[in-house]
Amino acid sequence: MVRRRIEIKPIEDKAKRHTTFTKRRQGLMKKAKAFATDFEAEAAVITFSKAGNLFGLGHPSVDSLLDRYLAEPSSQLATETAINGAEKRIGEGVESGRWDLAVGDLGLEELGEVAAEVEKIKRTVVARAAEIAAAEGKNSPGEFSGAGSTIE
Amino acid sequence: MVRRRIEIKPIEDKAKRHTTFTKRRQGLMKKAKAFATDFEAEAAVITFSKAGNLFGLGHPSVDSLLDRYLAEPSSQLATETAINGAEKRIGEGVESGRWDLAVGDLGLEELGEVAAEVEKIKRTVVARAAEIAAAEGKNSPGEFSGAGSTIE
DNA sequence: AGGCCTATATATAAGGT
DNA sequence: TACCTTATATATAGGCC
Repeated sequence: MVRRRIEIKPIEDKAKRHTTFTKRRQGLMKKAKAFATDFEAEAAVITFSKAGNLFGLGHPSVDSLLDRYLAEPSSQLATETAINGAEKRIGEGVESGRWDLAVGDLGLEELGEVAAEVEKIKRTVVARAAEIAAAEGKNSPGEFSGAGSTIE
Repeated sequence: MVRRRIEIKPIEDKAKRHTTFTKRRQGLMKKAKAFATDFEAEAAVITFSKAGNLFGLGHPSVDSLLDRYLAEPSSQLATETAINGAEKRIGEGVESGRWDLAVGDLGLEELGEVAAEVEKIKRTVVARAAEIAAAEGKNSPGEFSGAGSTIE
């Protein structure tokens, strides 16, 4: 967006590309944070570079935003690929007896594993819901807004 | 940021505030999308207004980004509030026998309820993990970057 | 890599229609 | 309400350290 009247070129390459990537990423995060603070709102940005690196910013934190997002009705129209043996997986999860372990006795790593497994089950359920929703003609746009209250 | 040399005032009010909120939100989303396309990356933005309204943008979709994020190790350092009776809730969830219902037989609304309950359990586990992590002196920054590969 | 500079492109606050 | 317009603030590409 700058210093070259024209810059129709898709990209230069290598190091320059990475420098620009970093600058723009920082700019995006900065804007998100300013947006959140200026309006007393919550905002999170997460990005994966082409190489697979993860970057994120959250105000107040990415995880708190995601927890809140996942609790919203709109999160049930997940866009993921269809999954079939949902009931099978859930049955396995219950029968394995993991969930009645006393969570209070688990360490950090173990809790992480449990959370990951529970998340897996939830994703299966959500995917099945998305499947049904898709069959009913609904679709999930890249952009959305969902009412939670009355204003803003 | 404009037309007033100074605008130290926190905010004007009412309709103007909402207009500005909308413009800036759109600007943020636009930037995120441009960022993702320019660098062949994936990016998602989610925001909750003060009133609790949800807005989001994802490229290729918010949900696909979140799924990918949740599979990352860093997602296990959630920042949520501490929760106590984790093991109790999990025990109840299992004993209620809901999870071995055949998911394939459930309708959209029922699936939503199941997903919500599973999510609740996951949040409990994650919160307990956050509690332990906090006790160990770790903290969860608003911003982060996690390696997934070698470049970018 | 990370910081500073500068010219230019974008974003955007107010106000108008 | 939503869409222009315009003046100004930010972001940022490309250099240079």
